[in-house]
Amino acid sequence: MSGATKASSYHHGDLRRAILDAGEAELTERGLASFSLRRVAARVGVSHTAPSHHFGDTAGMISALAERGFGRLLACMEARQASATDTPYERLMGSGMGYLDFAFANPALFRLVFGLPKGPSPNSDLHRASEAAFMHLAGAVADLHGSAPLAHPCAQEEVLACWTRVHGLAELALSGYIPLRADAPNSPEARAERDALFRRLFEVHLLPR
Amino acid sequence: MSGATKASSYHHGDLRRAILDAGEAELTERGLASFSLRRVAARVGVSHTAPSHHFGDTAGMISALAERGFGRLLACMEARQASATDTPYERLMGSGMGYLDFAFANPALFRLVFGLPKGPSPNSDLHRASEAAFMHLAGAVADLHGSAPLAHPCAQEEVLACWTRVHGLAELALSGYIPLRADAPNSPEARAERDALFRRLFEVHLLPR
DNA sequence: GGCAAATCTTTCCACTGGCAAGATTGAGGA
DNA sequence: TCCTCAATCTTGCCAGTGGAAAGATTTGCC
Repeated sequence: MSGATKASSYHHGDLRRAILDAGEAELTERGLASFSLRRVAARVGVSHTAPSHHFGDTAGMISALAERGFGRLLACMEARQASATDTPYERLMGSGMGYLDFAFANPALFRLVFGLPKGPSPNSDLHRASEAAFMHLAGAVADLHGSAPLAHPCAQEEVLACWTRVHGLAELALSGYIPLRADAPNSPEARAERDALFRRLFEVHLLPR
Repeated sequence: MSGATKASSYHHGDLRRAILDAGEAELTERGLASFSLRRVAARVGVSHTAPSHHFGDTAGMISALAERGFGRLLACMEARQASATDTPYERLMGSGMGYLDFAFANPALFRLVFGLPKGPSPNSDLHRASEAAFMHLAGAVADLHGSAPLAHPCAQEEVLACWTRVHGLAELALSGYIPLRADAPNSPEARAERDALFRRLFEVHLLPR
């Protein structure tokens, strides 16, 4: 009947997923600094070396969490983009606000995701996950001109401009350097406030000279 | 004669500074993830509990390193601003490039500095150090209009716009998501390349609709 | 039924941070 | 001059952590 729950101690059934869930919970509750494989294992109810069988070592588990994080980031961007007015610019704004949604909903995971170096190996799952999120943003920018993503180098730099702006806002806000309500960051009021700030900051244009 | 060097094992003379130097070196060599108070102490040649007397605990030492980091950040911005053409916009660009200089010269320290929450206590040295760096940037933006820093709320948001842009670029570049040469980040070529990219990204303006 | 592989546990070791108690040194007062 | 006291640093200790090695248990497959 149930496909994943087992009562016996051995062969948990879906331990990898359970460990990742527990790791994510530990991350939000205790932060990355005091992240502990042993506590994650204890949370699931397995021995402290069980995670290493699935993820190799701590770095492997962190990497798996980051891959999941990229997936959540992409989901947040898509969700917010889908509920946006159907103009290219509004869809781009929606993606950016989804980016912020993810950052504020799980600051520790956000920091973990972008704290990891991208690395040169394009074969890893982590690399693919980050690429998917990047391509979503690139597509949103390309739609502004109605062209294919990254068609000409100018468009590529527009993507970078959008990305750096929303990312910088997220990072600085999470550190407390942006005057945004930190309590209940998922409340509609907090979201509306940061959405409005994002729009304004995004459009600021300081001309040379 | 010499004011800080002592040969005896006890009473190092300037242990606090020596430990901070060693901590910074450890940070650049091994990164924040594998930062160890014991290794820092061993590097200086003192017992592993000597740092705790000066900094309380690990968090205290990290905080002291961050305070130092803000000082270095401010110095980088001032240095680059001083060597800029004497127009308000070029001076602002200079500050931004100094920001990037600092980030690329010591990525781990940069991440440590902005990874710490700002915290609500305005009395700490860390808070003052961050405020000084922020006020430098605010001044550079205010000079664009010839008004006092943060005179009107619009100016304050311009400061935030500049900050988030340069910060986002630094963060994403350090993670490897921006196509910039990662080897020899202090070379003139690498600096010129990222300076140019910073200018272009800073001025990108995507209009609504 | 039986064998091989996958999965998880137990045991052990080196390393880490912090506490408590003690040793050493320098400064200031009788 | 000597003596006390505070500041500084060390030693010894303990709980917690990650990882390696070897063993126990279960599943899948023939």
